[in-house]
Amino acid sequence: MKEIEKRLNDNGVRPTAMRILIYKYMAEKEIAVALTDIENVFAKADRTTLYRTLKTFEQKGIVHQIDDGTHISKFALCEPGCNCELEQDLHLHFHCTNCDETVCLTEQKIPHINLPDGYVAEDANLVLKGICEKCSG
Amino acid sequence: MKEIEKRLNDNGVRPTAMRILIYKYMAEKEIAVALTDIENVFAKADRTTLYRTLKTFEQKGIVHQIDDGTHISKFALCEPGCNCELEQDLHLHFHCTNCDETVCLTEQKIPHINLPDGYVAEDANLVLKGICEKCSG
DNA sequence: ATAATCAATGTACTTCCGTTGCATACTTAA
DNA sequence: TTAAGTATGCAACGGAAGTACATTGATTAT
Repeated sequence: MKEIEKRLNDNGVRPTAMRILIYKYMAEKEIAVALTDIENVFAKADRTTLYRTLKTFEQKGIVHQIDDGTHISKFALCEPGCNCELEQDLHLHFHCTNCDETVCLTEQKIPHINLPDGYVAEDANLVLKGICEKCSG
Repeated sequence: MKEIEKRLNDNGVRPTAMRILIYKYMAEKEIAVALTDIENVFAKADRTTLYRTLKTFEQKGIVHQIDDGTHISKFALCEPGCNCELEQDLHLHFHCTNCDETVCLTEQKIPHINLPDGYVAEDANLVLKGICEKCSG
């Protein structure tokens, strides 16, 4: 688990026990997680700590926030090397309306869009909804 | 204002005074509106009525709901002829991080995306964030 | 080693939005 | 005109995000 500590350190986050656990949990899970999910898993820890851990991770470019249309913020680990604090890694997200899970499709990039004059895009968020691989099988 | 009444009737919504007012308000405003916005404008009316009016409009294909990443649902009138109760009109939305307003860019359609095997998309939501026309001028 | 300093965690509370249940007014059809 | 259905109002609930303050824990300098 030294890798996790290194990853956190490299991103300027002190590797506390709690943070390592949360990182580990997110690494094992392949889907985006909500604060509530983490709360349920780490029931003994305080909500606020978990909340702030996610915020810190986000600020330091360890996770990115996903808005999948459920009005609940979800988070997923960034790919190693992704600089989404600086420039967005514009992959898309898929939200399954059957199992209610959201996954990163890191291979599928958001295509460039021509905007009308005067509009300057700095970030993009594309969520497809439908049936995921697991549920369609 | 007979046009509004007709529009509501055609979509199976009884054109009450309140509903006509709300429709009118949304038609005049060019940006997507949140429930809170409407609440502020029609302060004497009850929140629930306004809430349910939006829900009804949405069900009947008069407005569509927009999730611009602010965690607040916004609504905008559908284009006449858009059948988004049935199949999504896949235009994109632009959220200005300066003035915090969200607009429909009905001309800009969401491009088709090739998904990995097993994924079946039924809906798509693309929100670009940045500086809008008004704020960049 | 100890004090001083800064970061991380815990406790409690607040606010905002979405939503629902039930009562009342209004409108339409029998 | 009565009955049925629809729209509105009132009240309350629940979930999620966020904040203020106290406390613990870790790090640095003396």
